[in-house]
Amino acid sequence: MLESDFSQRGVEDTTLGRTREHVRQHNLSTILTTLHKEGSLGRNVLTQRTGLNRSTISSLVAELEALGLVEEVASTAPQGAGRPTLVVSIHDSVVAFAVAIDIDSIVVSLVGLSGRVLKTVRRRTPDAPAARTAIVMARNIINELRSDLDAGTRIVGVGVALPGQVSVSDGVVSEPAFLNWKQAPFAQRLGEEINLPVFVDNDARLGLLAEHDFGAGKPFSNIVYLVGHAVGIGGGVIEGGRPLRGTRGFAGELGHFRMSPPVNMPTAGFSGTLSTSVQRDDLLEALGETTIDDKKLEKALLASSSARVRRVVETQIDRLGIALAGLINIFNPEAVLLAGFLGILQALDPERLSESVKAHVLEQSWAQTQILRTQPGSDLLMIGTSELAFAQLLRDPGSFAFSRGANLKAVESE
Amino acid sequence: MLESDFSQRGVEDTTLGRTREHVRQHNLSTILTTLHKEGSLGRNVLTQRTGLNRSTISSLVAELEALGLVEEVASTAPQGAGRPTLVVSIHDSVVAFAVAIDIDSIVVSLVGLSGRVLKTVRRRTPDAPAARTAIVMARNIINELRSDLDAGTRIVGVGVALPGQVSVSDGVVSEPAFLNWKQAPFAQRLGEEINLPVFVDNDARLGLLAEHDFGAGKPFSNIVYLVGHAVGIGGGVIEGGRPLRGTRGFAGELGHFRMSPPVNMPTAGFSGTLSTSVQRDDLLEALGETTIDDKKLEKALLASSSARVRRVVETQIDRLGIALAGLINIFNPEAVLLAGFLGILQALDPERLSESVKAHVLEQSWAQTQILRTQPGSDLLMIGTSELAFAQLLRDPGSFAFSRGANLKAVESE
DNA sequence: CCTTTTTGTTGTCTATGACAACTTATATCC
DNA sequence: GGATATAAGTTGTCATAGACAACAAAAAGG
Repeated sequence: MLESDFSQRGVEDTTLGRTREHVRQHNLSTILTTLHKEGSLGRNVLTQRTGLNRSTISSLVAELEALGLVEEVASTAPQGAGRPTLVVSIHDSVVAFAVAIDIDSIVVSLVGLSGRVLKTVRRRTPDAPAARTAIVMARNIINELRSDLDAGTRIVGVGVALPGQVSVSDGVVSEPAFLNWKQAPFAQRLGEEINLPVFVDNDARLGLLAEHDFGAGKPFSNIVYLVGHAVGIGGGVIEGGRPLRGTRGFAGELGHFRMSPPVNMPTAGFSGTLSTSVQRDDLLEALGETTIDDKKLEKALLASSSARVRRVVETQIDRLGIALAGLINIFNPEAVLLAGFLGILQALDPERLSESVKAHVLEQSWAQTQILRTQPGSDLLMIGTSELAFAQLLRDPGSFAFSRGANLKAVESE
Repeated sequence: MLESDFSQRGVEDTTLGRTREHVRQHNLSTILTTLHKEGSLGRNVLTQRTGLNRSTISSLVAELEALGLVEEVASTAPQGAGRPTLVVSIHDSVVAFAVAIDIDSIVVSLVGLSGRVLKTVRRRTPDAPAARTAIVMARNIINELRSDLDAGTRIVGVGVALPGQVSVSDGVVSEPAFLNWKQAPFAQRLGEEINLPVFVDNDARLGLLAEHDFGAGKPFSNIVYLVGHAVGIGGGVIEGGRPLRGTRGFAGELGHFRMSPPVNMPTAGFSGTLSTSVQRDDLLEALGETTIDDKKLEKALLASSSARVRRVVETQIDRLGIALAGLINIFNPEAVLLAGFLGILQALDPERLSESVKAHVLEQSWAQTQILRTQPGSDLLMIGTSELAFAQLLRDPGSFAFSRGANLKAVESE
């Protein structure tokens, strides 16, 4: 099953006329989405938030309850005088699978509609997996998790986070940065294997999506996001509350942001793109390490007193600042979010990064921009990936067709 | 009168609940906007376009007619068998003023709700005008035009296009590229003078908006736009059908796009940006000219057989290509629109420009991108500017309060 | 235990788009 | 030129979703 209706949040065909049913759909969607993003809320909060009448909320919540999407429980914490409000919570009997494929591992999470990660399976791969290998491994893990599910559990689908360029319209992986796949119709193949709707997107965009909905980016609607991987740098942009996509979904690949002219122009210093100018491996090399994770890398950098390490760090911070300045000039964001080893760089010397940006940015564009680091080591990428699969349900809760949890066609046929 | 509710097309607070009246508002808005963008349409076309029932269209059109916004006329051209359809047209008794302030002139147009430019007054200024001068001149021209209006004419407001950074939230001009104004509260001042709502925005963004709605950009919803001025290069981006704005409205200033690494020497202005790398003056210099308009410049470039001119043109095309490649990597647009002298460069040698882009772009991002030139010498900037003032009316036709055409408070007090 | 306060429920009302039957107006065919 | 076919506008009825108001319920506080 390949789904072509991807998570185009906020993209509505405004030329269309709206009917009464659209109102209902919109309001159901609003309530479910609000609960999804903010957790359990009292009915009173929902009335305030939506501006709808109490009776309307009552009717809408009842409908969502009938759909088996939410449940109402008596509030535990007392809230002062008056009749206590009922708290509306999202059922985690509705789930999605999130698959993240990385250079050395495949991770599959089971994520509930509440946005909680219920289970995670990480399986290492000997090398960067070929497309076929990745599909088979993902299928196997999903089927294992699937067979453990309660009978009543309903699955909305599978979201997949891939590094590199992913064509969102047809789920074809065009140029995966680390995996060396070429035009792999990943979504379709995996969909056929597991008989579930599969949605594919760029991992950086999904990470950003999760940061925007649940993480450090929550307060902002204009964000520039950069994530430093073991190899390469991914990026994404939120503009006006919506992710930048471009025609085929290739927009916002900020790792390719050019920092020096490719040819024929006077270079002064370094050359290449952000990905080639700021590399995690250079930090490892300066430290004399080969392979360590971000947590250890940060510790090592903090502990090190080597002049060489300091020089490398400073160079990278300066370069990062120049790139950020260019991006801030273009996007005028409220916040810049740095993840992965770029977050470490920022944490090591926020002042220096700030100064480097300041030296190369348009004053006005920069005036209200904050540079923030994301919370390291969180589940947010998996949550963002599951959002891909939840999107349709959240957009139109009334008419969504689930896949059955127990019906393990793929397992049976193995 | 300063208006803080600017043209945030497509930005809806989706967390809000919708009621029945919103449906009506949406549908009225849809019909009026469709007519505004596409001109007179038959009622049958409206039904197809909106998907609404004939009877509903009837009711909606009747309401718009009662509001004095549209009129129905019998179709002139016969359309085959069957009862002829009534054509719905927009009244041009609803108007806006569009003001464009340039380095050597101030232009004010009277634009009808149909999107037609009804009158234009261009007044040269001895030098780049100071903010006060510009306000006084704009006020005077507006008042002249205003006193000529029919009694029944209703004015929605004034849109102003300014070069450089404009803070859309409060109408303060932060860093006007050519005018050397500093933090001028332009919108407020002009609003006080003429007692009309005033909306200010960056001229490049408004040019792009018009290209998107009425010009070469109509078929696309992801556009990168660059306009070459006499001095400097402006830019804008349409992403997912909406203009890029950023936090304060400074996003999309692509003229500052960096093409070579910043030298640590503090030069006056930025070195190595698109604006400084591709300059109209260099073309003039090579031609041995001093001041000519774009039309003559194009002729002269086409006629010239000088090797020096060719070299300059080729260099500029190559550099433009590099910049475009960088922007295409970031935005993955459907189309790149080039206006002003950049359009001339493209027309001179589309192949070369294409090759230059191709050499530096990510293959996948570029695969479906077209490079187009805008129609030179059109009224589109003024139309785009008027859109600023029309936006509110188009968004909620039912509850819009007009300013009276005849009530010339400002004129009387002179 | 009664009052106060807040919240949920129920029944009625209104507005809006859908639908279907009817009317109108033109083109075409004989 | 009149009958017929075709397309489009009009009108009245219907269904539905949210607003509103009155009422009931469930605590907290005296």
